[in-house]
Amino acid sequence: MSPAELFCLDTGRALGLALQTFPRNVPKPSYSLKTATLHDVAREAGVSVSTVSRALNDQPFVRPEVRDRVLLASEALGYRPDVSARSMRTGTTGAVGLIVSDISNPLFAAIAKAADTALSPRGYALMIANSANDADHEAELISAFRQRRLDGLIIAAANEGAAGLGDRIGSFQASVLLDRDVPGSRADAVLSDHGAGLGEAITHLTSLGHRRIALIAGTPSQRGSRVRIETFNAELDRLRIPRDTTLCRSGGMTIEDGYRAVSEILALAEPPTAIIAGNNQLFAGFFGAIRDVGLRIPDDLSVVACEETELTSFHAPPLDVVRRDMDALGRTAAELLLARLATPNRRRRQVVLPTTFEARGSSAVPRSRQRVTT
Amino acid sequence: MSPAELFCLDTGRALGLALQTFPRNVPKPSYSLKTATLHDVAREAGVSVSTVSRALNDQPFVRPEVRDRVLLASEALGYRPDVSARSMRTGTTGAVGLIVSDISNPLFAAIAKAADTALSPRGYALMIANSANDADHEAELISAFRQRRLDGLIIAAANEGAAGLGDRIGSFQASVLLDRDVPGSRADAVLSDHGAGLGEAITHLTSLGHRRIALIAGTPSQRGSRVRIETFNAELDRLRIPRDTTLCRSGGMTIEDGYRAVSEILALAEPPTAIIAGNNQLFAGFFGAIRDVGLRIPDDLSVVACEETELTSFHAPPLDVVRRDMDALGRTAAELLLARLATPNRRRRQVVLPTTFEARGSSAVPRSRQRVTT
DNA sequence: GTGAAAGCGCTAACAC
DNA sequence: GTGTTAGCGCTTTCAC
Repeated sequence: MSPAELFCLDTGRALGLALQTFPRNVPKPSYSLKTATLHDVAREAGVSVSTVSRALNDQPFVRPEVRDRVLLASEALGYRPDVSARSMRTGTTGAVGLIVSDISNPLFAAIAKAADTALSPRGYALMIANSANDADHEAELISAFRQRRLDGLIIAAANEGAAGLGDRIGSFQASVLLDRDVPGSRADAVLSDHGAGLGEAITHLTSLGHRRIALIAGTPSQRGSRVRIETFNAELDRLRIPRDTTLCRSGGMTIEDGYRAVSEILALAEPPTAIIAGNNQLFAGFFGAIRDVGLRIPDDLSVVACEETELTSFHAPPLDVVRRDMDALGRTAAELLLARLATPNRRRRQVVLPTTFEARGSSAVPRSRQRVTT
Repeated sequence: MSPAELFCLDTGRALGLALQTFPRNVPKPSYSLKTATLHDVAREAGVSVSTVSRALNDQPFVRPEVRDRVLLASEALGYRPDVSARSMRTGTTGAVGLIVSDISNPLFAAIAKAADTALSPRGYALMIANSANDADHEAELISAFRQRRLDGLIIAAANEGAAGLGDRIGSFQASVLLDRDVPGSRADAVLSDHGAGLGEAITHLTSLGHRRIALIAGTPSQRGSRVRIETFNAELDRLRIPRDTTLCRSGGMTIEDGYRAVSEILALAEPPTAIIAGNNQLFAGFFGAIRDVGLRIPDDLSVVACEETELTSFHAPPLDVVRRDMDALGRTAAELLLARLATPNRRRRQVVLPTTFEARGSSAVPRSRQRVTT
């Protein structure tokens, strides 16, 4: 065992015990990986390094003839500028961070794809991290990204109200909030107009005769859930439907949370005739729960899902959904970021993207109502 | 317009026309983002920078008392080492690249998540890029990752036979092939044993009486598709079922490719009684196609999907699938990578992960057979 | 044990 | 227009 390892154990800071922001005790890379440097190109072209730098960076004041010679030499040597070295000089890394709760959630994966599609042709690379909706862990991730001097951050923050979040987000040259509203933050944001689609959904359900509608919302510390809860209550008030707090659930965002909430609600003395699932995870939980109980859609229970997924679109019948364009969300986030990087002092922008409700057969006239009308 | 921009247009190399490997003409970051440096910590602790470096990197030969003072000072100043600077010295970035065709494909998203889960606690960050299954674009992406001096590469290469691919992959300190077999490459690999699950599936179908089974495979330039085609043919031979080349389709990997292939196959004079979809994208295409034609599963057509997704597991009836653990795939890839980084000269490893067939109700005795037996 | 100093590869003053 | 040079922040000899 090497002295370094010994020491590591001595101080009790074994690898893997805590989040590392940079790997340690890793062998240096072999020298076979070396590539040509600016110096090499300069020698090859018979000019100085600064001329090479200027020529390669499309700066003025280089004779076209010299430029061509440099380009040729660079080509011949397969020169690729070292990003680390450049970063150290310019303070710019050409990398953008993306923090979401879970990249394997197809919604976030779609956003990541769209953002990358917009960023990649502009020379930016995407660094992705998963917060697991844990605000503390997220803070570490942001810090690690800061340490990597990432040019920008796109983040669907776990907890909008986390202490110091605004500052952490603001510590980047550019940052974009993904459907989040962080008090005190001056960051650009892409927001979804959750209220619009959800309002339509509630109108649809009530027009079918539903009076007991449940909402399975996620954590109110994220804008989507919060807006849904607010809209839900406001719409019920507007429609003069008495609120039943047991029918409006908020809490976690996981499949398990959805399963539990739905199970509890279905066990009520007077269960709802329609359920709105606040996101795709909660919907998956809902789906598992009603399957276990043996309820059919829409015969036994009407349902509206927020977020379109394979599940909602391919279900038979296809499910009523409040949908939004995740692709547009990711693309817009990337565009806001690029615009901010290009013009650091431009005024703050918050882009609101629409949501729409689509009725496709997963909600029907409730049983109770059928009896009354028959 | 600035001179730089003018020049850029002059040379016809406008931004966005070609893949950039690094952004240009971007304003330097504001100085408000500055953080404490090693020097600052040294001054605060009243020692030299080298001592600080040693103390912070858990190196021996630092008096415990001094070490504590350094740690305290570092803490007080909120010191975070600059990754770029460190990279320049060590040649190590603590970042790993992941190249897949499309991160929004839930299979790849799951792999990315699993890899990140394994890498992140070790201090490695994940950089993700999408190749769109375009080998040329992929080559550019690899090159861009090289330029960023990423420590390692995990790649589901678009075309196993692409010229120079092995060298490109080998240009990293560590690289892992994701279910790919690149001739001439000495890279570690995680492979799935596609043949096992598919063999079971074919046995299952034939035991039900199917004789005309179709396989919608993807591109033979990727191991998964290739092995499926080989297994398919071998199994039919073994079972003494005459091969019909029109029933074994290979080509693209997209939903559209799946749709087209299935549509063509169903239009045959003697269509198959069972179809095996080679991956989740092809399955989605299959699904759209049979929906448009109005066929029901399994009454009109038996189906086996390769890869488990929301669609296959929540379908009614749940679909027969050849499944594999994408989580294990991503995790294993990350572990192979870490092991290689830790021990550059360790012998090459190729880990084969199992696939299993699960019959769940989407295949039944074919119509023709029913008539015969009745 | 600790400090001084040399670079890693690059960009940007600053001279010429 | 082009070359020289001073660092960016860090790790690592090499003295002491």
